Amino acid sequence: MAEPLTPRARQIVAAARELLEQEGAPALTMRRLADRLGIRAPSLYKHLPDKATLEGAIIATGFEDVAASLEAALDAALDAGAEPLAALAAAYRAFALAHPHLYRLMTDQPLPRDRLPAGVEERAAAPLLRAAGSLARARAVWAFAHGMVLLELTRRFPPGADLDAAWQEGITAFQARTAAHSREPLAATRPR
Amino acid sequence: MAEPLTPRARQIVAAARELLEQEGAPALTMRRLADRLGIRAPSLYKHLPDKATLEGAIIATGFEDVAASLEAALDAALDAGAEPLAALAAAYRAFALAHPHLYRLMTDQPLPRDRLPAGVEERAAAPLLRAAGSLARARAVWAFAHGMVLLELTRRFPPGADLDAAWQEGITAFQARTAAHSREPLAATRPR
DNA sequence: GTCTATAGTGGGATAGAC
DNA sequence: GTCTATCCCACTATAGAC
Repeated sequence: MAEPLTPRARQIVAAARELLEQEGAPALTMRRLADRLGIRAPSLYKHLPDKATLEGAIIATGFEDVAASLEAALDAALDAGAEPLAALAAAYRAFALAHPHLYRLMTDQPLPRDRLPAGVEERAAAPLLRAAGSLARARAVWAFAHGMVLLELTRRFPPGADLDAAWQEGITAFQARTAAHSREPLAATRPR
Repeated sequence: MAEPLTPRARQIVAAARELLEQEGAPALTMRRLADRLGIRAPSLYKHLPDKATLEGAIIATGFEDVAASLEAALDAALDAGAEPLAALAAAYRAFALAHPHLYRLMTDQPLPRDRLPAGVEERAAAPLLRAAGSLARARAVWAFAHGMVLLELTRRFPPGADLDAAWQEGITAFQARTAAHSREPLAATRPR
């Protein structure tokens, strides 16, 4: 799954991600992408078989970025003795707000797992799984963060709503149940 | 906001919602809708000014339905002495799973508040606000439920993941913080 | 690796006759 | 209230020359 891309194809994917991030999903068309590269749309097909492959490649770069960001946040929290769950939530939120269109492309649809490099999904999930202490709790925390981020991105909360307070409320609720059994195991299993 | 619709327009909206629910958002085109009604697409414009109005009207019916469902769930839980938060979460999840395409239309975009009847948004939010006891907690619980539902609809959890366990985990986390001060006030302020 | 030309499909919406 | 005819737009993708 996910054949390696040629260098030229990687340039195209990078330009496509830029276009997506700057102008949103509807702007990500083969024509607009070609314009940005100074070529014609049909030329793209010499490098990428179709648009789905292009989107899959963009999503893959997004997963790599979010994984790196969450890993860094967890490591920093552990080093500083801070709350891991709060640190991960802050990093997750920051990523989504910094890359709203990318975040939505990554989450709006079933994951095209056959177009992603092996292991990226697991790597992105690993920090939260370690911090939450159980699979069910990690999934619940993820859902909370995903919901908060989407409601924020789609501006569903009333204007002026105190989103920080809502984040805090959720993090605290999950921390209360996580603290007891996660502190020691976390430090013990911390690989790097 | 939201001029009243003619009877014929309401029929069209009902057909549009059916089409959306059965075939998904991409199938909701003026042509497909006209087919379903046995007329030609241009005729629709005699009854509705544009597609955005149509979508707004569909969304409005969805809000009315979800509000009724949450109100019923809360009342039933209070009558039975059951956990209000768990009952609301179950009703919310059931609505989303029963109407996945409608749910996504209702939540994928900023709310077109100027196309909705006044008060529907507040009415849909009221049961959770009462059960959660505070604005911040209600928002956090809503985000959790929204995230769970979307992750479930987009099949983002690994196949075979125990979603009931994740729901339970989140509900329990929020209940622990809600129980203390919500029981009495809830019963006291219960209007009907 | 890029081009031109083009096929094929689909969309929202309007004008004006009946 | 419905129709036909039509506009104008946009998209993905292919064929084949250079």
